Amino acid sequence: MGITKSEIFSEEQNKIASMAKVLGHPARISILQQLFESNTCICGDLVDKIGLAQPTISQHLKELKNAGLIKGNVEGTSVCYCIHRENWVAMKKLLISFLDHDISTTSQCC
Amino acid sequence: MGITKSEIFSEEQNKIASMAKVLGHPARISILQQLFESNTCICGDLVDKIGLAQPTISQHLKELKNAGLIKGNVEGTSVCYCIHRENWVAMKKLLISFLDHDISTTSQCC
DNA sequence: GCATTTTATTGTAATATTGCATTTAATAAA
DNA sequence: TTTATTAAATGCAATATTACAATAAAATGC
Repeated sequence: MGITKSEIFSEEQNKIASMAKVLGHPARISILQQLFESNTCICGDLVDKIGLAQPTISQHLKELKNAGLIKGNVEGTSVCYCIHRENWVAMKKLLISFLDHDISTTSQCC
Repeated sequence: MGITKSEIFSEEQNKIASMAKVLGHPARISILQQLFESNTCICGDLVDKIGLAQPTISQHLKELKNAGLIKGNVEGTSVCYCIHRENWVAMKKLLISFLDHDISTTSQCC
């Protein structure tokens, strides 16, 4: 029904999935890469650099902010965004701990 | 429009996003964890262990298979699934290379 | 005050996703 | 051959996501 049955999964499983989900769109990957590479924490420049309309970028920024991965700071009429370091590190650890399972010992049936 | 404008992003950005997207559902995280932890490559046992209907699990397995993260092997009437090692390692490297940006040097505006 | 600039919000259309009942297909067991 | 058993495919309803035009909000400059 388009709705996820989160209640039947563990908190960790839901957290991993929700973080991965936020990373599951190229526009958000692109935004994060810009924030990594740019010295100045880009704002509406993102609209120019990425080829999407301003409301669309704004929406993606909101999702990243809701997930806690970025922070926004109002500077005059513009808004400056940057990576939320603590949360980024926490997310990274969570995902890597999942990705880093040792697969050399698991049996292969196929 | 529910449709992603993949053509305006790089191949790498699309690949990272699509891999993250596949991991963006707790049922698929759960399935992968079971495949990691189980010695026997579980099949329909997943339906019992996870509380979702058989067609739903089957659909999630299909997505994981399409993404190349798992392989399926028919054994009699049942199907045995396991991690696709090479692809898993490749996906892991791709995601970690993205996650592992050095954030200590980027300026914080907020 | 008023215009300008920048970003957020709202509303809407199109498409995607999730979940399941039902059906189909394939193999095994009798 | 007939009857389970198991998994995939189909079809559908409900909800979510993506994208943008239009509008509103907030700050600046005049």
